[in-house]
Amino acid sequence: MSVAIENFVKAIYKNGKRDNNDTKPGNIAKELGISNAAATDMAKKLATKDLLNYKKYQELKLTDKGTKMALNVVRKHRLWEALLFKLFDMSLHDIHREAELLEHQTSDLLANKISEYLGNPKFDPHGDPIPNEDGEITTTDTSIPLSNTEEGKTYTISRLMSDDKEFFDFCAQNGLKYGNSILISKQFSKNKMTQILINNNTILLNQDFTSIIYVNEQD
Amino acid sequence: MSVAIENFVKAIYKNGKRDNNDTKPGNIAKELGISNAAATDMAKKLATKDLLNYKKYQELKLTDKGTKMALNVVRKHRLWEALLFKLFDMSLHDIHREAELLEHQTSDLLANKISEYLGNPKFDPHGDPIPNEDGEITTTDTSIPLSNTEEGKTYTISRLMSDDKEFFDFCAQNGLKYGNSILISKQFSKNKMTQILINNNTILLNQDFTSIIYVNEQD
DNA sequence: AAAAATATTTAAGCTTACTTAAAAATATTT
DNA sequence: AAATATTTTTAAGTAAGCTTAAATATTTTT
Repeated sequence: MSVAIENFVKAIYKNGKRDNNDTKPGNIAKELGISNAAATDMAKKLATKDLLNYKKYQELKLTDKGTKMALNVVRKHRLWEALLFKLFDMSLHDIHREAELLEHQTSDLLANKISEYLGNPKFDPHGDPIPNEDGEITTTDTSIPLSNTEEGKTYTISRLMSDDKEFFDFCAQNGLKYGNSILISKQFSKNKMTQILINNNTILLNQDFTSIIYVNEQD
Repeated sequence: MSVAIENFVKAIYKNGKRDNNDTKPGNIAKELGISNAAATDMAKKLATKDLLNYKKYQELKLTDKGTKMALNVVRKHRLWEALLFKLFDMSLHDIHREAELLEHQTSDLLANKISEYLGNPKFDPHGDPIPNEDGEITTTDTSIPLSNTEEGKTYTISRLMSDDKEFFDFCAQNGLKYGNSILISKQFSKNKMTQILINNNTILLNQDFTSIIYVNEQD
């Protein structure tokens, strides 16, 4: 299956989630930056491949096969994002752009290797869920914001729920990275600040940050 | 520039090195698995883009621009091989296959990040040189085979010059990986065996192996 | 509910990267 | 050096994935 097809089913999947199912050709076309005519053509073609159900003037609906393909691409995208984020100092924006291309050139084998290397994470650095090999998504998230942690305990960073460049610059400077360990040295209940120890550095964070940094308790 | 074009200049570059410059369309076509006619067509087209010089019935000769493009693709291929080999337990054969696709979907920025992460290696796990950002290749290799090392010194593995699956299985089992440290515990001059310490394991290697495992002295 | 605006579909056409078949040139064998 | 074999080139054609323009259907506004 081609890159164009993978992107098409992915766009339907994402648009379906976001815009309460407005998956008519025009919407998909806008998402992909192609003409409406091209989207209609592609929709017809994919219907013959049993990837979606197509009825004139109606919303495009992915079949089980189509959904599975979309989830497979999403899985690879998010695994790449998680890996690049862990290994390299790159902005999430740049990482996203690379993942957008790499996702289509990744065997299932390699995807599994990346997943395994990362400890089979259920969420990517944005906090978006990573589908597993069978396309299953974990919706229940056991991680909690830093603001809800307990003094003296050690946690692992699981999500950095932001798209803000400044926030990520701050994270990069202070070792706040997906997977890294944090010891909560003090919770100031009065002003809602949190003092943490990371990489042998003590940092004080305010609630703007502790509410978007998610962690899991270490066992 | 498209994947087809990148593969075409890469094929000319590689064929030029290997078969003392037999870079006529038929040879390139065979390398790429396309028809001779397609190769001729592409050659004409790339000549208009100043990537190669084309004269009827003659060898295809890359221009500086074409050579640079080929080296850029080769660089990305070998960086991917080096990275995947370092991170994952995968056969070199599988790794090669992945790299063959990833090489075309990798920005210069990402390539540089991979290179930096690996310590800007000059050779990939096969022992093939990795061109730098400017397309320069290191031909002088400072690494030496394990058979030439000195007792008591510590080295870093720099090349595993083989395509043999069994050899790589052995390497995987014993932590013999690109970048890993080896302490030479004993050199047996009589039977040309070498005893090494790696990952707290002592292994005895015969000359079949010590002549294809290359290392650099650690400073 | 009719008119206007918007979206979808159809139709025709383009580019890229191939293919096969036949013609022309080059290489090899005898 | 002639005959044969191989390669290269040309020519014509195909599939994928687009485009624009016009026709048709649906939605929204009045």
